[in-house]
Amino acid sequence: MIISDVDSAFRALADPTRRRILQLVANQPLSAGEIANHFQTTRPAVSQHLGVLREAGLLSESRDGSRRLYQAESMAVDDVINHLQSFWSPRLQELKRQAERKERHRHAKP
Amino acid sequence: MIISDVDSAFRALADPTRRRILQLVANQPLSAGEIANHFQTTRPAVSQHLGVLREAGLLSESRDGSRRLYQAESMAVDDVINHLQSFWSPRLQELKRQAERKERHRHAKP
DNA sequence: ATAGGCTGTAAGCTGTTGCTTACGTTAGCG
DNA sequence: CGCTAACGTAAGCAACAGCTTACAGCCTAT
Repeated sequence: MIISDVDSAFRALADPTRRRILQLVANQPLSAGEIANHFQTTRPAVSQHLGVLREAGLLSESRDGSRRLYQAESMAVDDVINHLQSFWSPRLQELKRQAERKERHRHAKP
Repeated sequence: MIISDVDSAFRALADPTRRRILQLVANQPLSAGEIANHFQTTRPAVSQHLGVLREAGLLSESRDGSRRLYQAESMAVDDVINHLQSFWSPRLQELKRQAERKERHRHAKP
């Protein structure tokens, strides 16, 4: 588990702007200014979003001179997806068990 | 796509209490009071959480006399997981493409 | 009909979020 | 050394989220 805590990661992903940012820097690192150019809001607002994503462990930061490059922490996003799946999988296992039980009943008394 | 809109579903899942509620009613329907008994907060607070989950399409409501039974809308949760995966999969595809390109280069000039 | 559960809902409060404007800071360049 | 570009950060504000208390609406049983 890379992400610091699940709640902050979920909250970070709950914002559509932040999800778009994450998509932007999924394949290549981008500077804060380049990221901000993709949005209508001001640069400080984007910078704050970057802070939230970084705080949640979904983003890694590196420096290139006076610029700061951001890139998605892909394994962290995978962690969130995996957590959501394992959070939900007991429900599927239970469904499967119920189906099997019903199947056995059908065989027991036809 | 069952869920009304992705944003509301994400925001609904961002709250840990609501995720626990969703787990509680994943396998069997429960009344609002039974659900509230699992938490320290007051019953109205839980009722509001139920409203958020229902609004997001993650919960279905049925009536049993004076009680109201809630149950997770399993396909809606699956939708969210699938959306997250397809939202993130382009990144994986790109990684794969880069790996293949690198592989071809390795073959081209050894 | 009326009494009593079981519940949603309104009102009000507090903490948080997301935005903007203004300012501080660091790197690179003349 | 200044000067500029590229940033983060503080301050302030409107909107919202989540909680509690108080109240109103059903349904059932008597």
